[in-house]
Amino acid sequence: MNKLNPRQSEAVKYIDGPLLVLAGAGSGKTSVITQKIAYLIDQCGYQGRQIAAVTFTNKAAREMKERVRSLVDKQKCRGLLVCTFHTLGLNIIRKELSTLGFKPGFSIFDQSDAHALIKELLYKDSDIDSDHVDMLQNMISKWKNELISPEDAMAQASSGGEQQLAAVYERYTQALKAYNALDFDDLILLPVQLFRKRPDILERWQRSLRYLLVDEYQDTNGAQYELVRSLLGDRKGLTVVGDDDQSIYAWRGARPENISQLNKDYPDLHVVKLEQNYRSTGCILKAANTLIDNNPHEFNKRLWSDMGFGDPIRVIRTPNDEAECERVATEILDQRLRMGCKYKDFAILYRGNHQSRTLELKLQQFQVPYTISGGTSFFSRQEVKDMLGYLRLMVNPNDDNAFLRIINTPRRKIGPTTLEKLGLFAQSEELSLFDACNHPNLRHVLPPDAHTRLTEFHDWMLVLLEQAENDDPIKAVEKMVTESEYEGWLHQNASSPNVAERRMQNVHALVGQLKQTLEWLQEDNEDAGLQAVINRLLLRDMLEQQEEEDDSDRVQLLTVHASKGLEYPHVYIIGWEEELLPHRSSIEEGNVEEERRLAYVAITRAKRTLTLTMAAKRKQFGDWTTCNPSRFLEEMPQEDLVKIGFGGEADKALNKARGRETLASLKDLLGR
DNA sequence: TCCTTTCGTATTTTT
DNA sequence: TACGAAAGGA
Repeated sequence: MNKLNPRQSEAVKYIDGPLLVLAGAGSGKTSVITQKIAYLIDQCGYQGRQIAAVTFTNKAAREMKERVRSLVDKQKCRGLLVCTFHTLGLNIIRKELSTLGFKPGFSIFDQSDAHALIKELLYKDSDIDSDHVDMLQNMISKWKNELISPEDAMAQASSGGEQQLAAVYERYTQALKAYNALDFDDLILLPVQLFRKRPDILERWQRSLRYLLVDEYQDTNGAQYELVRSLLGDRKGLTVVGDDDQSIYAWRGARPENISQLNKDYPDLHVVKLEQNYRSTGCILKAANTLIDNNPHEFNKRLWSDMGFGDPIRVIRTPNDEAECERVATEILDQRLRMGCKYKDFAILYRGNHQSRTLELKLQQFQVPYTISGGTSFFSRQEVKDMLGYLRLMVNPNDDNAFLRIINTPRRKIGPTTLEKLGLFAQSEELSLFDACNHPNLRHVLPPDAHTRLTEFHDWMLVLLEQAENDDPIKAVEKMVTESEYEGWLHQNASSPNVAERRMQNVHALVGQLKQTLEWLQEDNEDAGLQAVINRLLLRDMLEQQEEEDDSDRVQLLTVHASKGLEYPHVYIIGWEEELLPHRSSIEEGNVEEERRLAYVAITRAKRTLTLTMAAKRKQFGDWTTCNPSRFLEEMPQEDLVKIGFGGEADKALNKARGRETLASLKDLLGR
């Protein structure tokens, strides 16, 4: 506690009412949350089980849990909930399952599952163009995030087209229910709906949770806001931490105005600002402050640090995008030697994923080791999805989606015709596809060999299912992997043995994760059935992929969005151009403010040096386009920018210096 | 069932 | 331009 500055400790000790902590970038907000949990337990007589701290990412939750553990006696932590919004929702749903009308084994659909489902719904009776799946999926998600039911959506629809969209939403909801499945948004939505309908249940939860802490509050959406509000009731036990300047997910339904909404909802709200930054040099903070001042603000914040002013910010312009990436690569090589630091001290940030391609090319060319985060995640890999399909079916035989995914993977000679007949039969008998396989009348609608294949599959799965429930679930999973002969199928199908090898490793990694998570949950004395573990995995709650065995001294490549919450000694941000950093579509939508926040987040990742680059020309969709410098460059303090490649003073000085250098080396040569 | 060709589309993606 | 998805052909 004595390590905290006065503002921080005020935030920790204030418990007389709802508290909003406006925590600027790098101001030690995680410390505040973890210390506050410790304070509540050690000094205020709260029990661990009465406190919930909610974050957005599993990573943040894990880090927080870790730090609380180092602060508070293990016994006292018991029942302490430090988790993501979605895990909190899942916990509530699990305990109120029967009231919600779900059967015990339910599945969680991820985005691609939901996507496939919507696509199918459109395909079946498509008045709507099927390439609008993405748009519709977005829409459904937004509806759910704003607590708009299918009926509401229907009522709000002002045109025939909108009515059709609402109708799909309706059918999507029904389909999920039929599969006994939930999507990510449901994990928040259903608890909220339940609490609205059943005050008695809400009261029970309110009694058990007495203090709530919410991280990254600017990223909450309508449903999450409502969940927090209803859990809190009219009590005082709330601390939220957020930074309106770091709201960069509005396009995904986040409502940064939830921060100012707090003032209205809780008149006795107390506000604490954390403005001391422990990360960056004064120069970097000045630039960040000046830039973000161009946005309107409800709460004014001014970051400062006592780490010295530091180096000026360099802005480099190159003739084209290739040269830009090349320059970054060589700059890093140079800077690394001159400053004697490691590759991993560098990060290169960019607005769009596509920008990483040229970058990778150049880094390879100059032999700069790098890692790129983002791209296809572990969970979107085919083999992982397949395995999760099996696992989902093991805990929820009603999950038709999972059934369809894996019924013919590996090949079991069960094709579309068979499945169609099975589907019709299942529909008429009101059974899941899996249960339909076992129905005595099924053989009347199918040719004998198709029928045998289905029953064989069904019986095999049933054995596994029972073993998972009554015996050792891990053993059942391992048995499933070997008996499905998935590995053989991978080798048969893969373009090269290496690919198959790698995929199989992912399968083993998944099973390993399963094991680990199971042990973890058992340690924490939580419900440790296969179902619980798989749900965790479906919520992406697993340890990072093993940290690349080699010490991984590599330059980090990532999008600005992905960089939020991270920090690096030396940061390069590429593509400071109009239409790219304020992105074109954002300009068109008139939402430059969020882009400015994006730039703000990017800048505040840097601890010591910051380099911004842009290209004068860029090869785009086949032909060259001329690029103008980003307006954000002009919005920063010009006196702290060293502009290179703009034909200005700095260039002349540089040329002069370069001239002197060549002259000196010439003399040196001649002298010899 | 797999491979080829063609077509359309290019912002960000915590769970 | 370059990639992924979808459709068409062997």
